[in-house]
Amino acid sequence: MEGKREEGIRKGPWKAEEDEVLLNHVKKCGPRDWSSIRSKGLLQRTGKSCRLRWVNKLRPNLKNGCKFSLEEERVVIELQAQFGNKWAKIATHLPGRTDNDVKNFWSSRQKRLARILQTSTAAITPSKSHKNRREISVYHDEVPTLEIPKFSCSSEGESSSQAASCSSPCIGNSDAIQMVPLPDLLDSKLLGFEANPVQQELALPENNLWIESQPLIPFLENPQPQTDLEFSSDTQELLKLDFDMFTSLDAELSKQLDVEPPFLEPVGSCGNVEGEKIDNPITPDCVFDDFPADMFDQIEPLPNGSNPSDD
DNA sequence: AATAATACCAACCGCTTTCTT
DNA sequence: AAAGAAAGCGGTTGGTATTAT
Repeated sequence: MEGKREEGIRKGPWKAEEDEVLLNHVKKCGPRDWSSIRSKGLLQRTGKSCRLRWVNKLRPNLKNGCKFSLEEERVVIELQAQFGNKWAKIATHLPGRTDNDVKNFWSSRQKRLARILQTSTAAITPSKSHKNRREISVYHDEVPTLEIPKFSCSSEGESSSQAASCSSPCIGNSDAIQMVPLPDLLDSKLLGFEANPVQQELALPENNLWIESQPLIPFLENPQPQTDLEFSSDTQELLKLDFDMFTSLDAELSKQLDVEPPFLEPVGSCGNVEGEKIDNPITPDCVFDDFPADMFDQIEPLPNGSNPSDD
């Protein structure tokens, strides 16, 4: 399989001797001229590979083999919401962490959360009664594609990540409503899902009539089931972290945008039924209670040019 | 104890951006 | 200004370790 055209190029795990050579090179020349390492015959590695090795493993002051602290996790969540998947940028705020570290951390976290949601939603039998529902069985195979209304702020043409950080979904200001797939919102505010190709396809049908084409997640179709969801304490901890971030970001955005009610009431407002106060602390599943069941009745098609997934 | 599932990590690949000539 | 090289970045893959069944 190894192409012969790249003869002499070593790949795979680095040996200690190679590291030593690389370190010596950096001592002499500094962290640059990576290509010269090979051209001088010091190592049979590409400059690219050398640079990566240095950046990710050999650089001084790296926190190798050290798990992300809670504080680091918070920073990542916040900055990811702010910048999107700009791992290098995020990593600059985390001393001793590389973009690869952040990326890997985020990726595992996404998987973990996706699995949690998946198992949770899989346990829920979707109602067949919703008029807009399509028979698409993505629930059990993919991260659920939940939509919530997204209320854009004044600026247009933002990237998805920017839009996410900019949008404060304040119910009541309905003039700029557009739909955003669950992953988009969760990505920036709660869970960090990146819409995968399948979801993107589902989320952005050709005619942009989102609601006609998107599967609705069971939460919206069946108001009860979340009471059946059970999260382990670890999971609760994990989700609470996101949720705290969500609420604090929301508060901050409300402040910045000078809008009144936060999207998420802190406590006791999870139930949408009027007069029904649930005296529960915030739980991840109560997020979904905040989506009115009839919100889909107000959906408008997106204008053709606006693709929220655009970079 | 064996196996499967999951988490974590290191490295590669392809694309984009920046620098140099 | 243009072209090529180098560096940077994000996505993906594959291997190993750990945990659950």
